[in-house]
Amino acid sequence: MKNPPVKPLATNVAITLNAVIAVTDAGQPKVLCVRSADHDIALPYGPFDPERHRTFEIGVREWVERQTNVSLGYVEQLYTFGDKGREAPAPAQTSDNTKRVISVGYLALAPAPAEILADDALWSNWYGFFPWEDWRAGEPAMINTHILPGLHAWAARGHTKEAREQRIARANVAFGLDGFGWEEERIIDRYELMYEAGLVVEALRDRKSEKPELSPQRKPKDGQFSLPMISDHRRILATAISRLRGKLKYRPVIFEMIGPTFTLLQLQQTVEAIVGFEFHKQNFRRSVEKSGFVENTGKTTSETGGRPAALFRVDRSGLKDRAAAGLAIPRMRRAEG
Amino acid sequence: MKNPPVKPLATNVAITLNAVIAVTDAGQPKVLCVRSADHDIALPYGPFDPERHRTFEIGVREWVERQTNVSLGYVEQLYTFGDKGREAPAPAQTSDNTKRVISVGYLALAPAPAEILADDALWSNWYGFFPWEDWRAGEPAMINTHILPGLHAWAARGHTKEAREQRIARANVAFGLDGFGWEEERIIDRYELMYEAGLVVEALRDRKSEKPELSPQRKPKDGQFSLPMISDHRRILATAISRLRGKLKYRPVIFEMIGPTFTLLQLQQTVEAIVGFEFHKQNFRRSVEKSGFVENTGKTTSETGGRPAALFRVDRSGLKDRAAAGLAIPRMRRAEG
DNA sequence: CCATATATGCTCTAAGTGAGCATAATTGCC
DNA sequence: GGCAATTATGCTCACTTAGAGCATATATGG
Repeated sequence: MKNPPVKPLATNVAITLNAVIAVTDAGQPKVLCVRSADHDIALPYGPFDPERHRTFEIGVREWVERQTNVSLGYVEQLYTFGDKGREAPAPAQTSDNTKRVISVGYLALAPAPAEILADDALWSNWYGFFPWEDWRAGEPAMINTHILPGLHAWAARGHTKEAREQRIARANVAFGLDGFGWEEERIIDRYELMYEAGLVVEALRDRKSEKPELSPQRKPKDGQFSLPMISDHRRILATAISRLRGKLKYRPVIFEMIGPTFTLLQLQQTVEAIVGFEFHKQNFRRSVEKSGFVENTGKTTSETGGRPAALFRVDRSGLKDRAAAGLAIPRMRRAEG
Repeated sequence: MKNPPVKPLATNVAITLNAVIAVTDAGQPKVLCVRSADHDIALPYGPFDPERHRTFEIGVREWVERQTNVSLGYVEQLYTFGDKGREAPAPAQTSDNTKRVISVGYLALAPAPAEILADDALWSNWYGFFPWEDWRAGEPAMINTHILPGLHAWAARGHTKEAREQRIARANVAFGLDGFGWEEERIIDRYELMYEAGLVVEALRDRKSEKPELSPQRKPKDGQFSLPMISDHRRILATAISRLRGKLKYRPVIFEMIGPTFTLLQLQQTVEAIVGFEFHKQNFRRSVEKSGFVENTGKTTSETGGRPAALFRVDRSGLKDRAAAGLAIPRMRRAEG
């Protein structure tokens, strides 16, 4: 290998920063969204200005604070998206001189939805974009009525027997069927699978320019039951939720999303809102109290109805920067049947 | 928020792709390295050409295969690095017109070190760059002789009592002291901490242009015991190892790094090479056999010395795309004393 | 045949997890 | 005031996992 000097290749590239700003509010997980000119929904995004920002993270904080009045606490980089053909609603055969857009996604967490100044920004329940991900009230019906039939139809369209079996296997893993368990952080896999199978509108939109021969009856009707976003923003959101759901298990980031004092049920419901299913109350209490992350303030609140609940706060004594583990999140079990 | 159209900002940006190509060889973890013009060590890297490559991953595969003859199997994106001041050995006050370099890091895994065509590329044991990360033969002495004293000196230089305590706390978490356990995937935290504390030569190099007032006696002597890399490549490598060490726990990626058949001890030693410590043999066997990832071929090998060992292979039956979990990796326990 | 080395089987104990029963302390309503 | 409804909290039991170590098996090289 002739050591390749980084040739100052004439890069036709623009870097965009995308932020998924997540909070929980009244037991619902929400993300900050903005409306585009066409009233389509988008994640907040802005250009990265290499002249002004020493790091991406500084750039993200700067424009989010300037544009939305939301001050970011916890921030982490998610992923860098640069696939041609997925970045925009590209009108068919646009001039190829357009800049290639590379977007660096960031995840930010906050304890409560901040007051937003701008009038075209709003906090949206993220399950509006992924209704099949919320199992808190039981298995979402649409999985059996829409998604699985759609995936099976897609599998049947495979050209070889092997391809068809492979597709079925992927669906089983992603949706926790046939002996596999439902893994909440596979939300991105499920989304990508649905994209490939043409079950989300973005898929059709992105393909239009390339494969206009897609038959019309395959047109996904998911507008009926889930909200899309512009460009690849729903994909970025799925990546963010996936990361967050996974991270809860090994880092105590949940405390970035809850106020200074809370009851154990509030903490549990915050976690449940994120992971998308409910769990056994007493066992959750047991694991939280044992974890050492919280301490009882000695105060109680009756706001919850029923017997007053003890108020807890994050225990920053000694553990301070512990950051050593997350809360125990059980595996989801499907209801009997 | 006035929905910000992505203004085609005059981006002075070049995108570089970096690859950490990891294999295990004779019980040692190795990465593919190249030598720069100055004979410094670097990770393989190349420019991303937006005209030619639809995705980053395609770009990575393409130039790695072209330049090194190594064909990549498993590939995943790591992180995107864009901090000004860490990207290059920047001569003091270079003209600010230079392009900002953004590098997208990739991790690739292969089962064995491929024959390399280029003569300035080589497979290096990654612990040459991070000797404090290899505990297979016990705790590396340098931790107590060099690193901890250096971190404590750095902590003592904190300006406020709180800052000093915070630094101590960070060191304790990162290096598993004072009640915290050693967590192998914190390799990136340890490296970043050492960077901040000026214990790796890159730190000094990067600061030179900005803070030439750094007193000479603080100059890290780590050249004595660990190898640096150009630019921020050691940081990228640390990120890669961190990701890999963590990923082993929840995805069966280890089988990307081992041949078609293997004994259970070989499998164990492959894992140990990566995570950097040894574990209980019988328990490892038990968990692997129970995992369902492997099946006995019925054959044995005597190449291991002693009683012949059963040869196993990856079990792709049924589980096929399982990808559902990783191998059980125990926590490291420090020796008594 | 013995010493040595690796492979493999098995047991014991401690800790963790999933479920469910039982009791406690409020509020709202009669 | 007493009762029903509701949420909080304590505790037990069964079962699974994980950490350690003992014991036995099957090679190789004198």
